[in-house]
Amino acid sequence: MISVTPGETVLTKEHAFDPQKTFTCGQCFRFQPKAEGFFGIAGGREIFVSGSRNETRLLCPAEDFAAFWRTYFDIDRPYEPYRAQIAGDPFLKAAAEFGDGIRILRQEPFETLCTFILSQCNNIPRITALVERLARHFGRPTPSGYAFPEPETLALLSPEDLAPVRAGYRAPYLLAAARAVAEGRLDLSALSDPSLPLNEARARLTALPGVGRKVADCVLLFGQGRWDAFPVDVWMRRALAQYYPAGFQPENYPAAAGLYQQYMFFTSGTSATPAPPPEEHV
DNA sequence: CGCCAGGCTTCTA
DNA sequence: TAGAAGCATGGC
Repeated sequence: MISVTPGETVLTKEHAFDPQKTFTCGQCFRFQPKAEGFFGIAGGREIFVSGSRNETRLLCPAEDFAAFWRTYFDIDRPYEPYRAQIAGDPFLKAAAEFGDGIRILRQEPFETLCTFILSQCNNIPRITALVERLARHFGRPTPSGYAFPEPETLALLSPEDLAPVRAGYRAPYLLAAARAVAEGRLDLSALSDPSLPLNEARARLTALPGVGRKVADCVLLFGQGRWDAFPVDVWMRRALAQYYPAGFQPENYPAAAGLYQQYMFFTSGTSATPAPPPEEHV
């Protein structure tokens, strides 16, 4: 059920939206814990999300919910059908149980591209700080913060302009991505078209400098709603090596591999399952 | 001080 | 086609 009043929208248990899990599972970087909930900015809009899996409270104008957040939180996609398919896989079943309440966000594609370019060889607190500085320096002000910058804004910057962000060697990658988007050489919105094969969507992203398979899959999953994308980072590689000695085939789950990835990643990152060995040599 | 963090590019065999 | 170094920055 969705009950909407002018300033607040309340979701109930069939939406399975756990703010804590959703905002801390590593898919996004602009929702900060604040007063028993999370404050976030996306699409130039502000929102405060609180409550729990079975009753999630969204503080925002009703028109913003209808026009933006409903899509951003992918509210109308039920998760049960995808969760019901994994009964035969013990690790996945446990991970899905533990990660119940995670919702895969549909973040803005350009912001997602930038944040995951910045994520490489980095850690979450520092990624968060980098993104925050980027917004503060180059984003449009909102009532109590800053929107993520537009590609057209970043495209005009020089590496020196970007110096205060302290993105290190990732700065030129960021500028190249902004220019590709601003100049129309890369149409991010086209990547969410389901008729575009996953490999083709990946190829368009990895054509950018500093964007490889992992970042591309993150952009497609967290920014395009492409659940066929399955990002594999160092943590996922360890978990997969430990629990799937014969290999895990995301292609077997073209409709939900990305959701399963988040369950696995969330689980491996929070030690709900035995800690993976330092590194596997396969 | 040295090592490493949610990768990627480049260079080497 | 696989493996290793180097990459800027900051935390430990």
